[in-house]
Amino acid sequence: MKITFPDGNVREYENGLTSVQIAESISEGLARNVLSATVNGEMWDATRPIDEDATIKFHTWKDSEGKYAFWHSSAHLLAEALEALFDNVKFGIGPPIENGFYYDIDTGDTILTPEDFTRIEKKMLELAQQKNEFERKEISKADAIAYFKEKNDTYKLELLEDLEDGTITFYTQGEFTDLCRGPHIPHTGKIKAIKVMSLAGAYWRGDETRKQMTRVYGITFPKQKELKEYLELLEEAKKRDHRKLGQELELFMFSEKVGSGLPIWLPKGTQIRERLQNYLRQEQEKRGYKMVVTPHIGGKDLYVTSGHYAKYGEDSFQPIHTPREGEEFLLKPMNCPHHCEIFGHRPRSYKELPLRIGEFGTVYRYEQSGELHGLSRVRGFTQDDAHIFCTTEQLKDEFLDVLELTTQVLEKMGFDDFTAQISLRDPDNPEKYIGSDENWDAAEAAIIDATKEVDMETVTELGEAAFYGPKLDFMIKDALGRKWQLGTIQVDYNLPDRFELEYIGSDNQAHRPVMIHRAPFGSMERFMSILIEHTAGKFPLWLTPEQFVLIPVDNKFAPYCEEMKARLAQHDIRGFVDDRNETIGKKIRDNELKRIPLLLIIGENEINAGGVSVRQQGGEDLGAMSVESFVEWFNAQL
RNA sequence: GCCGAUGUAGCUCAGUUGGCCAGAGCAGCUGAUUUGUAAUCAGCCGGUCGGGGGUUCGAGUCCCUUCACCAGCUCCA
Repeated sequence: MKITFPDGNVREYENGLTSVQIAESISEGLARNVLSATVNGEMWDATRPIDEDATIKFHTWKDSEGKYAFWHSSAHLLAEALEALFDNVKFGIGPPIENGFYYDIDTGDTILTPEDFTRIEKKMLELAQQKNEFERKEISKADAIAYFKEKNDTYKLELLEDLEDGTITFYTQGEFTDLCRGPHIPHTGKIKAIKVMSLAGAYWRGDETRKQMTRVYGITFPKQKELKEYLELLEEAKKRDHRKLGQELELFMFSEKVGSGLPIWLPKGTQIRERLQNYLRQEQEKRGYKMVVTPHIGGKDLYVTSGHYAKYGEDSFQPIHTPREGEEFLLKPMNCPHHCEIFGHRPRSYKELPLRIGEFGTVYRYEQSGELHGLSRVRGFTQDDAHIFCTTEQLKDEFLDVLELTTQVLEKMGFDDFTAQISLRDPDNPEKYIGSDENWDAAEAAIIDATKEVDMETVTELGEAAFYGPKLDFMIKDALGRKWQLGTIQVDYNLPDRFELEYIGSDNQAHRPVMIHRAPFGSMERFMSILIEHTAGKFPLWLTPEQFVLIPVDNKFAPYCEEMKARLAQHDIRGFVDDRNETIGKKIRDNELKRIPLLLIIGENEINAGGVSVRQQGGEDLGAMSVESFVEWFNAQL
C-alpha cells in the first residue's frame, strides 16, 4: 500500500501495518512518541492496522490531537480505577477537554469527596503501569446493548439508542470496557503523571431536568515534570484572579448588605473605569455618536413592547410599584427600549440617519445565584451601549465601522487572543425568537457578509443569538481559561418593528430603520475583570490610577518630593509621595506590590542634580534623569 | 436554581478526639529609629469563630437551617 506523508512524500508499505510500525520506519523516537494518527482524514488509533493506500499524519503529545487521545485514554483509565474502587458505579460520558479530561459517573449512594482523590490517583497509576493496551473492537448494537444491560449501565444504554448498528466500537484496557469511538493511545503505560483535580455536579446530557451526576475532573501527563509545571502555572493564574487583585489593589468590593452580584467600585477602580470610558467617548465622538442619559427604570409596558417582558419577565427582578397609583416599573435590563423611544419621540428624516445614540447605561438583571462571579457575572452593570438607527443601505457600512471600533478597542488593550463568534438562532427552536424569518435571514446575512468582507476569522454558534437578533460576539479567556463574552455587535430588524419606528425617506414615504446594538467593552465590569487578569494588575500607564510614587530616601526630602509631584502634575503625570516613616526598602516593596509603574527615588544626589532616579515596576533601574528627560521619556511610553 | 466544598481579626491562616480568658504573621495605631532600591525595632488596638436555632454540665469544634463565597453544571436580553 502507498502511504502519503504530510510533506507529500509517498512510500510503499506492506499491507496491514499500523501507524506505530510505519513511524518506526522513520525513527524509533517517533514510534515511541506517536499517540494517535489521522489516517485518510479520520482519527485513528496508532495501533490500528492500515490496509489500503492512505494519507497519514502522526500525532504526539506536541499537538492537540495527540493530547486529545492521551486525555481521552486517561478518562478511560479513570473509569477503570473508579470501577475497581467503588461498587455499582454507572458511567456517563468521559471526554478529553482543553486541559485534561473528565468522567461523569453515578455512584448511587456513595458520595465521592476530595479525600478519595489520592486513592484514585494511586489506583490509576497502578493500572497505568500495567501498560494495558487499548483494544478496539467493532460490535453489533445488539451485543453492545446486551453488554451494558448485564452491567446495568443505564446511561451507556441510552447513548447506544442514538447510535446506528455497524458504527459501534468498544475499547477495552485491562478490566474495563467502554463504548467509544476512539482513538486511543497505544497503551496505558504512556500515562506517567496523574492528578484528580476536582468534583462537580453535571446534569446528564446537559439537561437540568435530568439526573445530576458526579463529574470527576483530572489531568495526566507523559512526564511527572509536566504535571508539576502545569500545577505551578495554575497557581500563577490564581494569583491573577481579578477577585483577588481587585481586593488587594482596592479596585472594587462587594458587600453582603448591598447585595450579592452588586459590585461597588472603589476610587482606584473608578479611576480606571472613567479613563476607559473617556477613551471610548473620544473614539465615539470622532465617529459621530451622540451621548444620552436615560433612567434606571422604565414602565412595564416598555418591556412588553420590546418583548423582554414575555421572554424574561419571570426571570428578572420583579416590577416595583408606585405606592399610591400602583404603576409598575422595571429596573432596566437593557437600554435599547429607552433608545427606541428617543428615536421615536419625533418624526425622523432620512437625513438624520445613521443616528448613533450612545449611553454608558447601567442595567440590572436577575442572574441565578450560582452564576455570580466576581465582576464577570453580576446583577448590576454598566454597558458601553449604543444603538445605531440606519437604513438597510447604510447597514453594511455602519456594521463595518462598529467592527473596526471594536477591534480597535481590543487592540488598544492588547487583547489579541480573542474569538469572534457569530451567534445565530437555533433552527430547532424558532419559538425562542421574535420576528419574521425574513428579518432574521437579512440580519444574519449582514453579519456573515461583513465579517467576510474584512476577512475576519470567526466561529459560528447556533442558538447563541439574542431573542431579537443575531450577534457578533467577541469572546476572551480569563486567567483560568474560562471564556467570556466582552464586545458584541447585533443586527436587529425586530425591535424597530415592535416599536413601529419610522423615518421619512427621500421618496416622502415612511420606512422602517434597522438597528445595530453594540458595546465594544461589553460591560465595564466584565471588561475590567478581564483587563485585571490579562495585566495581572499592571495596568497600562495611561490607565493606571497612580503612575508614579516619589520615595524620599530620607523624609527630610519630602518637601522636595511634593514640589516634584506638582511639577510632574503640570505635565499630566500623576502620582503621590510616600513619606511614611519607613525604610526605603519597605517603601519600594509596598509600592511594587501596589503595582505602581514608576518608583522615583529622591535623595541628596537627585536634589543636587534637580532630577529623579527612576525605577520601573519589576525592578529595572533607569538611573538618574533630569525632570525634562523624565517627562520626555514618560510621554514616549504612553 | 442544582451538586459538592468552604466560611475564625481589615488580609493570609493556626486552633488536637467538644473542656481553662480563641492564637500567629501582615495591615492599623503609638513611640523609637532617619533610612539609597522588595519587609527596622518595640508596645498597643482588633474577633459575640458568617447569621439563626438545637444537642450538651460545656460548642469555633457535633446536628438542623439560612446567607455568602469557591469549583462545575444549567442559564445569560
